[in-house]
Amino acid sequence: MQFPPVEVKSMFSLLIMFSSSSLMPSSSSKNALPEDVAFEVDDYLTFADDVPEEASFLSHPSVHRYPLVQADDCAANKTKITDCSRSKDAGKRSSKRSSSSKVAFKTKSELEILDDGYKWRKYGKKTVKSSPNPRNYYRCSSEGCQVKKKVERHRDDSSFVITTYEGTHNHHAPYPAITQHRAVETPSSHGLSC
DNA sequence: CGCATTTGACCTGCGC
DNA sequence: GCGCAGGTCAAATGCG
Repeated sequence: MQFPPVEVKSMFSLLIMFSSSSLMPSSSSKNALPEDVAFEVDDYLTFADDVPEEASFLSHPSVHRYPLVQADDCAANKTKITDCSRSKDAGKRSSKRSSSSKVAFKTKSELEILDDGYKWRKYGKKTVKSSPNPRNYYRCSSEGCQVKKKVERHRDDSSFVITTYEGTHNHHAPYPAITQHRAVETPSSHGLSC
């Protein structure tokens, strides 16, 4: 499929690009994922809550979608069911404080921190049982913005970074992030008001 | 000096 | 009730 030459405004833009059902690649365009995308969306792409299930970007050979119930760590790390439930409960706790959507994906990158156009403040680091690599916790440093993200390296292949966004920005990205790449929609058009 | 990061302590919920 | 694990807090530290 042909991506219109629209600048990516933020990491969320790219996520939405992949998640938009209107952009679901046709069968004739399975290898059309642009090579100049700044990061590689690989076999880890999950959506939850308000993101429709059919929205996942499925067709590129390097993209594999996990079932929605297999959110973040559980799918990526093949943890036990009990760990999954614990994970979800942790999410519940979190959502009590701020009802939020979650978007998790895996990128291949040397850098843990991808420039998504927002300013993040690190507030925690934790070694988790499901992975030998520590998990880093970030919070959007914009005043009043409750968006959080978790970043950790993949258990089996540390060249991959697993990022989980939680929540919705209540402001625009302070600066453009991934430029020269292609997207068609901004998160705000999907209720992700960034 | 101000701000971001680090890191150990603490909190919360679940399973046993 | 206790221990475990994930998530968060906040004092200490580092850096520009």
